[in-house]
Amino acid sequence: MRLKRSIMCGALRASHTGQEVTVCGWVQTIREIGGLVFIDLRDREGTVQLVFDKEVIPKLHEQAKRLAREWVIGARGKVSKRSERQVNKNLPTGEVEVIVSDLEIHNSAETPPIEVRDDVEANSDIRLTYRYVDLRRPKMQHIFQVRHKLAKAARDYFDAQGFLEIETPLLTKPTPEGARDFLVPSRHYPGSFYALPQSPQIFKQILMMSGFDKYFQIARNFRDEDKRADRQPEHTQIDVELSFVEPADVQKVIEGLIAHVMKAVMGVEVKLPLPHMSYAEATASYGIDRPDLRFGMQLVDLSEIVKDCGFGVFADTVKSGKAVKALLLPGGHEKISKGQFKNLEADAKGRGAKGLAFIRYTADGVDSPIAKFIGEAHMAKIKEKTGANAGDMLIFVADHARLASQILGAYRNQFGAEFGLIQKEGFRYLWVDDFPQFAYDEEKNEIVPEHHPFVMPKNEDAFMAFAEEFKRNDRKANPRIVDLALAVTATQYDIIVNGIELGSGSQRIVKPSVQNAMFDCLGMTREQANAKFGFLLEALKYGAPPMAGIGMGVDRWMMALFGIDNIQEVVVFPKHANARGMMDGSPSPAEEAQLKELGIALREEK
RNA sequence: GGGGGCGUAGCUCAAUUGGUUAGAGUGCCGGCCUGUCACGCCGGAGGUUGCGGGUUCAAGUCCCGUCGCCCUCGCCA
Repeated sequence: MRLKRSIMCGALRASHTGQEVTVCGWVQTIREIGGLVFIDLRDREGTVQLVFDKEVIPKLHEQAKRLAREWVIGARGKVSKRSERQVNKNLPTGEVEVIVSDLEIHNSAETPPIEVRDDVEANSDIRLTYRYVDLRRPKMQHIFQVRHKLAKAARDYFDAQGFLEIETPLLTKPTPEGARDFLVPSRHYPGSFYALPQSPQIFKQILMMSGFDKYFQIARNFRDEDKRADRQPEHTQIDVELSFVEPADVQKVIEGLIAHVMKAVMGVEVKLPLPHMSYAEATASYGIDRPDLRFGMQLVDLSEIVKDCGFGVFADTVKSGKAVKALLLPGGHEKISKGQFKNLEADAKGRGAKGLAFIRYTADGVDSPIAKFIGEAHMAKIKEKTGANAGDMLIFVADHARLASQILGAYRNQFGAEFGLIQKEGFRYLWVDDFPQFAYDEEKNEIVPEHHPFVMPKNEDAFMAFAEEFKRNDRKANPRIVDLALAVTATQYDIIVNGIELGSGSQRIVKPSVQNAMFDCLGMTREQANAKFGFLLEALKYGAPPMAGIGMGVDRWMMALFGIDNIQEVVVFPKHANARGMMDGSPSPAEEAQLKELGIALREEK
């Protein structure tokens, strides 16, 4: 390399005027005007205009004419202040230009399949295949610069708080998160497999038992589950664990982290402490355990009002212990056409509801097929309770409270996005806590876990009572047992921002007796538990401190910071919907010799 | 595995609801231009309409199959 870079293209300002500089980068555009050639040269900090004048150095001008987009060059020259008329106000470097006196061409480039411009959005398949071109776009460069800042800010913060960054293994035993594992075959032990960690959960707990006291790690987690807009088979977590603490202590640390990161990365002040909401309130009022607080439209429970109204469907639903819930969409009468409502209803049925009911509030009254059954007195109460006005639309689901809330919660989010009801500016962080420890699966008639098996119940006594009863009844669910199980609250807490679940943590079980009781409740025999987590149970015997922690999803945090709804935008080399790496073509078949070494024979596809 | 959307020039999209030779913008190639900066002007090349089959006098358009990408349910922090 003949020309050594002295400054970044995007860094040049009027203050550099007169200096001799060397810049390197990719050719963004070429503009040839008679005997002048202008080239915008781009690096990660921005672009600057290079000038080649035929009358000054004819040979250079000739060379410059032959350049093309995305060629990689170095250029040496004098920084010249542009005249008043020539300033480009759209560019940070627009007050100056480099009058080139020497040029080095590092590489030519074929015309790229996509243009390197922020205002050209190509399809995701081509963007992922030619990711290195896509990533040159200023928008993408910015995202990953911010991602770096986020990680740096987090490290600075934890360091200042006395945390140690400690790496845990990637080749491990399966972890208890419940998702499908990625397996890595062992050469030394044919037939045995490592699992890539779904999280460093067990290892960080053992680090606490090892006396490290405050741990964090920016860790990659792997889950072999189908992709979604906010999921990748591998994602990054800021993983945290502390000894001798309770949930409130962890939350305080994380609130400090959020405030620090938001300030350092976004220049945003976050007011502390963050608000809390119970799981029960979140699901009842927002129909989801990660409420987006950037807009209102809470769900309303009308069960009390309609339980004795004349509309049989509503009244009977309430009498059978279920609920009638409603969502008020302001201006919904105009916004939701008859056809759209039919689609909604079909969707609701797909989610398990019997149907949807509605009341449209018009200028002269109501438009609703159920109004005549409900009766005027009850209609008035509904209007009062929901605060409906002319032009609004009320949508009802009558079903299990949970299902009704779920469906209306989904519509709340859908309407919020579709009708621009969401306040785009700002970040609404909150904690959701008091999650149930268990759920009841009606179909299987089973008590099922809501979390991984190391989450400490909030009310240990209630848990142990349930565990005893459960064991005595030979681990069969019956109404009494179900009630006992559902009464157990977990120490689980989630941190939410703008409807995105950023992180999740809990107090950990550290008493062997409680841990064993938990395995019992999850239908895991002592042998099974030992086979899977024996090393953790063994470690618990030798002195485990009280501990709690959390894992914060870096990718999702990035999505929230940018208001991006696709995780692929914030991951440099993401996998596509069926987990293929489109650029490298992974996964790919293994060599026969490799398989043989691993003791693996492939089964014929049927 | 189920459901939905999309697939037309390198890229982003049109194409009268089945009707002439599939268009536009941008990019690309060539030419002109000494203050452009999304430069401008002139000219040009570029198409197996994802692929395969079918219906029809006629298919980008309708039908069947298949492949690919995105979303979603199941699954999963």
